[in-house]
Amino acid sequence: MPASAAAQMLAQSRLFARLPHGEREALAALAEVRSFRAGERLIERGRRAEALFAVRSGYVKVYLPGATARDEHVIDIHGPGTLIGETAATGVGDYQVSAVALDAVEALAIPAEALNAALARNYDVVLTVMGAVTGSLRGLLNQVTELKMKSTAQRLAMFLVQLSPVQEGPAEIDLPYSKRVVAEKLGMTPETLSRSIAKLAPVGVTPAGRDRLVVADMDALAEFAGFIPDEDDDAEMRHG
Amino acid sequence: MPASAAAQMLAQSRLFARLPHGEREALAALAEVRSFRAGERLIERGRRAEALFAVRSGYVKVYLPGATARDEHVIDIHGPGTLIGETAATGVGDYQVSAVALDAVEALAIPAEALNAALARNYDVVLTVMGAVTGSLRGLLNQVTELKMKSTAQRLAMFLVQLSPVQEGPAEIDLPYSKRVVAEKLGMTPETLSRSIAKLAPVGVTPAGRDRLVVADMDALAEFAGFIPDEDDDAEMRHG
DNA sequence: GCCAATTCTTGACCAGCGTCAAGGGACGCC
DNA sequence: GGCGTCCCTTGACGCTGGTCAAGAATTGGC
Repeated sequence: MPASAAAQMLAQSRLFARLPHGEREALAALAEVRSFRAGERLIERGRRAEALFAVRSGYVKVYLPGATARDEHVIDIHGPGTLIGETAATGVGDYQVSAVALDAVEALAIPAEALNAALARNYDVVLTVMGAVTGSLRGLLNQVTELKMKSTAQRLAMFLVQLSPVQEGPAEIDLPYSKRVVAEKLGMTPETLSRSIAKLAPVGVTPAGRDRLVVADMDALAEFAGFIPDEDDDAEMRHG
Repeated sequence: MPASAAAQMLAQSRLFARLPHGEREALAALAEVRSFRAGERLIERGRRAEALFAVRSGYVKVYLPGATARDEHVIDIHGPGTLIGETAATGVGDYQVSAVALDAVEALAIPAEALNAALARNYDVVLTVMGAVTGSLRGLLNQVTELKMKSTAQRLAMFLVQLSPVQEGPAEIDLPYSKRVVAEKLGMTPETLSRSIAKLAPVGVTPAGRDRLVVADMDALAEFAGFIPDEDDDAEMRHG
């Protein structure tokens, strides 16, 4: 029965877990589990927001479409446990972005009316949704600054640091999706991603198979990611 | 008396104007009018959010500080009628950004506790604040894509279009602040801004005095701003 | 097991923008 | 009114990353 599956999803969601039981059940009763195949669109920029999606499995590309495929800009790749369309689904609004499934995706669709009713009824829901919204705002903030202030290799390094299961010492990192998609997420071309990986070799990053990277020392990688190359450290070279 | 001044400010604010009288009065009673001189900081990234600011007069630079002045990134320049610190002041939170007055600034400070109490009490306040938050989210979204997808000249053109009092035909546009600040807002250096202005000459933009630009045809400018130079129009040159 | 299609890599080239440096023009102070 | 300071402009140059193109490696179909 779909209702209980929805309730289970909501309970497992990091965001909705805090909600009181009754409110979660009420939302779950109106929510619907939906499946998408690779290439199917979940939401489309400019259309009236009908639902908020909570990704359960698979990956979803969130992007701003352009006139041509080349002009589109990828905002983020959303994996399990994330929300899509949260800003539009609160209040009256149109979707600000488009989203397409990269592989088989299962998501919980919470109708906008149900969400808005819950918002008006229960302040906990307000806090929950506002948390989600400010979270994505923070993500965008990071993206803006990273685009301006970091090199491609540094953005890749930061991506790996966030992805790694361990934060110090050696690590093996599996890319969650193809390199082409990684490149899109990081706002660069596949060619540049290849070269960026090569640039990380001096920091101790070596490819190991198609979608796995071995990092000798996560601390070194993290330092590289945050380090802005003012290159006064090159002083070593001058007196070397 | 400060309370009535605050109430007046709130009533004139585009965002708070919709609130019922009682709620506005309640907020105004707890709010405070504050003045800042050029260079004074309104909020500082990482510090606990104490208040939401509504800018009344003057301009405020909102930015992410870096290790050095060079590393800082300007998010936006806020003028009268805009909010600052809205995301942090809702719920528990630290300021995500810093903000500094560019000239003499007068702003209304609404304490975080007062705001949160109002949020919990009145759903209209929720809608109001959420509207502000999604608004800044939309702005960031635009910024991300413009950084990636548009040239410096196009970003300048878009800025001028937004600034212009008229949207078609000829127009005279006064820059609201110095070119150095304009360059910061547009995410480029002053040198590049100079060159970008020169690049707009073919579209009919000519400087007229230190901080004024004359545009021959706003439609042409707007088209230039949105147009992605795939340059298939250069075909003219080939068969010319 | 072989071939086609896709993904990834590598190289050569080029455009855009930041940087450094120098010069011109406007405003304010005395 | 003269002069210093700051803002803006202009030029030369280099680095980063996108583009085009070709080749290597991996996958999937039959």
